[in-house]
Amino acid sequence: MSLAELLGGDVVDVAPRLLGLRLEANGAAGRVVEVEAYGGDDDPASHAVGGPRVRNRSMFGAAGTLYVYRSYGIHWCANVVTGRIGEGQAVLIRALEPLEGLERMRSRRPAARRAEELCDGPGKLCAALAIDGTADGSSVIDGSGPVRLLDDGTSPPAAVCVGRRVGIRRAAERPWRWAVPDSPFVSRPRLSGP
DNA sequence: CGTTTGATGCTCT
DNA sequence: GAGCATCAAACGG
Repeated sequence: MSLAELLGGDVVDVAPRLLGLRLEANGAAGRVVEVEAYGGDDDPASHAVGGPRVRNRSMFGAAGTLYVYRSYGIHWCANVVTGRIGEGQAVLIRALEPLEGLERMRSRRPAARRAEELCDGPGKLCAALAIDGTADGSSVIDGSGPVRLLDDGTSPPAAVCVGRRVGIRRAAERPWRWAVPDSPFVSRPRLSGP
């Protein structure tokens, strides 16, 4: 199954299957170890609530579109759109295991003291990979944009941890956060168990 | 270790 | 004017 086909599915099914994929941007790369689903099943926590607007319009684009938004006025967060055009679904990439361009990441993230801290959060990984609002709306699957999502042949994680999404108030009980078990590169609070 | 708090910009009320 | 899909520095134990 191609990546484009996979991303066309429902966000809650797709999100955990993005674990293990490779994300590249601006001379650095990492393995996806933590994700969250937004916009599935009338999700009240999603930015897609209320339909397309100026900020969230790329969330309603085709599967594989990148949705980048500013968080708390300071950070950037990156999502990969799933489902059908107009549905408003996306997977928030929350953490990466750094693979390449470690020195570049370190210079972009001076506060990180250890490799485990370079990409262990949605704002942190965007800083480490230099992903900002200029990448919003580009494709991560057709090679035309600065950010690329690839299956590099690494076998997917044998198991996956599930838990509640981070930092939201509405629909906080939905178990729509997934992570690679025991990965030291996952953000806090850590997930454990199935 | 843990918890708390200020920064900062944009959208919506 | 409130509320964020966050982060890091500044504390206290």
